[in-house]
Amino acid sequence: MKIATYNVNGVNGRLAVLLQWLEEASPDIVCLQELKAPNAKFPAKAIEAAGYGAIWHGQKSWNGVAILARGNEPLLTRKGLPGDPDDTQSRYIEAAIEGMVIGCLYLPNGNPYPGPKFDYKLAWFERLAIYAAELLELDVPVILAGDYNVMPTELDVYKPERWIDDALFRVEVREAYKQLLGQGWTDAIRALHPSERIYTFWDYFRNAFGRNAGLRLDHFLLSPDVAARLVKAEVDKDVRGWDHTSDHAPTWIELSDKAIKRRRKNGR
DNA sequence: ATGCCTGGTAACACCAGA
Repeated sequence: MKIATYNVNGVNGRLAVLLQWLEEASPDIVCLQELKAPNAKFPAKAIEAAGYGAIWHGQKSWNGVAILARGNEPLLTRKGLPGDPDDTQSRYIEAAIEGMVIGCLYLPNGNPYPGPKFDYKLAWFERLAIYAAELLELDVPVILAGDYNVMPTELDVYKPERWIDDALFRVEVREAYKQLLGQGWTDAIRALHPSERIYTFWDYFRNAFGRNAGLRLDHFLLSPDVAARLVKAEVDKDVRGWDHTSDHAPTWIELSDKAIKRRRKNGR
């Protein structure tokens, strides 16, 4: 089973790119972020014609998340992250698919630092951590995939010293990510590529893609039983080089049907 | 220290992204 996350940066503006990639990569499940479209303008028919069932949580102009499933209808389990009823930004959607809980998230950017946007980012991260801990306690297979807007370590930034005071790399945000992992989640890309420089985003500015001046922002967090099934984790970097493409590249994992290795702790 | 580029919304420019 192949599961992908992709910040499309406008689902209608990039629809041709999205459909081309769906056809070539043929993922079973896709988490999309930055739809930049209200619910009524989600391109459900085109996505259905491509063979995917979908659920979405849109918003005018900004944000927006969706989950697609090939030949399947995602069963909606949640729209919006708990913990703040006044939060109107569409940044979280969740579905049950094939016995798994799939959480699709778009964590706030947080720039400029310092300021209210950075505070909102940290608060959102805290709400995510509280909810993620609840999901782990359910003891069902869970994947939290999406654009986390954080480079977890210096290995995830082309030039770390330039990003020290940026909201994507501030120590508070890296610490929040580290603490989240500490609950028992596995960062899929890093688990299979422990020392490789892997990026999922390249700025439109300054020929960033041509220079490979990238950032690793899109992550898969796997609950222990999903981590035991992880066989591959990659980035479709070539898609970033297409015309009218997103500034993020699709990132994906492949899971085996059954566990392929023991759990690190308390393995059965 | 800043803009670079891009889409969305609106409208002869701004915001937000990262």
